[in-house]
Amino acid sequence: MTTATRYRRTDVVDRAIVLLGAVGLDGLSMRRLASDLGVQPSALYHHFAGKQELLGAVADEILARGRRPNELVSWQAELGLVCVELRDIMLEHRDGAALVSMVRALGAGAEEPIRRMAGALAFAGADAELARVGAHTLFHFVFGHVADEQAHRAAAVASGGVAPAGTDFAVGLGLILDGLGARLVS
Amino acid sequence: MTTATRYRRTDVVDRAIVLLGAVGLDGLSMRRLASDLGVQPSALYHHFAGKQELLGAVADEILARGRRPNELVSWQAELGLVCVELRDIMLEHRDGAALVSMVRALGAGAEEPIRRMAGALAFAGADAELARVGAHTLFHFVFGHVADEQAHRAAAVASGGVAPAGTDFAVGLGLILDGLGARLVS
DNA sequence: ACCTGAACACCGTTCAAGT
DNA sequence: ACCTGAACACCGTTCAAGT
Repeated sequence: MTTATRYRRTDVVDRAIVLLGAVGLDGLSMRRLASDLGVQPSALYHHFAGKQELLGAVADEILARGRRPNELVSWQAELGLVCVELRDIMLEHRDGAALVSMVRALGAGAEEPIRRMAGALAFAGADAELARVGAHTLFHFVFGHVADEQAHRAAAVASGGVAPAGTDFAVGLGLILDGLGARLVS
Repeated sequence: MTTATRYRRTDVVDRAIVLLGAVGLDGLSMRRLASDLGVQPSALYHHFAGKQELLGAVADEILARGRRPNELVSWQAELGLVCVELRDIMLEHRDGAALVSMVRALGAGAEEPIRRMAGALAFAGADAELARVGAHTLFHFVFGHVADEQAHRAAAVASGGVAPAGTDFAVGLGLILDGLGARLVS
């Protein structure tokens, strides 16, 4: 045929993120992405073993883009900052939280933000178990909450209503941080 | 053709739950379910507006089956019991937590267990906001945790390894209950 | 009320072959 | 290394029509 457009793995991931914003998680199919790139569907399988691996790479890239330099303050502020940052990244991407939740439910991905939170907890004096459990608990809270938020927002848009305010996030976050605090002083 | 097998909505949901156990969430398609029932795919659309509504009904039915009578004890024990009960139901159904998470991420369902937890918190003296936020926080923890657990279990089965123990669930649960406790005494 | 039959517009994935 | 072309085995959903 005409020109043989050639891509690398990261090009495909970048384009997938743009496409996600345009058509949502439902519309993000291998065939749609391929035709968006001007390429045959089978070409994608040179870069990824399957759709699951592609979605995992997209989720990890979205999460990595949100990295900000850490200020050295209290561990509560540090952890709170990481969680708020994660929430903000998800809210910036259509179906962002649903994507990450789906990828995790399928068995992989999103290890990096969990490691960051576990690291902050270990630095604050938590033992290995508390650091691990605390990081996972915070992660589940953040992504569960934001997935709900985005779903309700989408439903509100569809029905013409308004979405509730986001103060619940701060309250739930404080709840978990307090529980962690009670264990860190002992 | 031959006999005209006729079903009601609940028959279809029941059969879908059995099929879920046999083929997993990936394999649970409208066409597969229809052929399992000995019926044309289009017949399902008489009972449900679409696949999303069918999955929502399946999730709610699974959650409803786990109801147990409540003992009157402390609110910590009461809430802990509800959460452990929810975890047990999910672990009994293949891809149970992934199903509920997916249904919620798509915007509906699973309201009943959240109402139960909010009710227990209100009974313990929480105001409306704390009851709502606390119930959601517990819900996100339970389903996020169990979704991870089932995914890792499936991965371990596939690779021949062993899954880690389930003590993290109790630790994370205690964390959140402690955070709630700090707000209930004030 | 519940189902059939047939169609429409898609999917994910594989594989031999090309450059 | 990266892509084409063509195929296989499926999807969800709609709609007129039957009983």
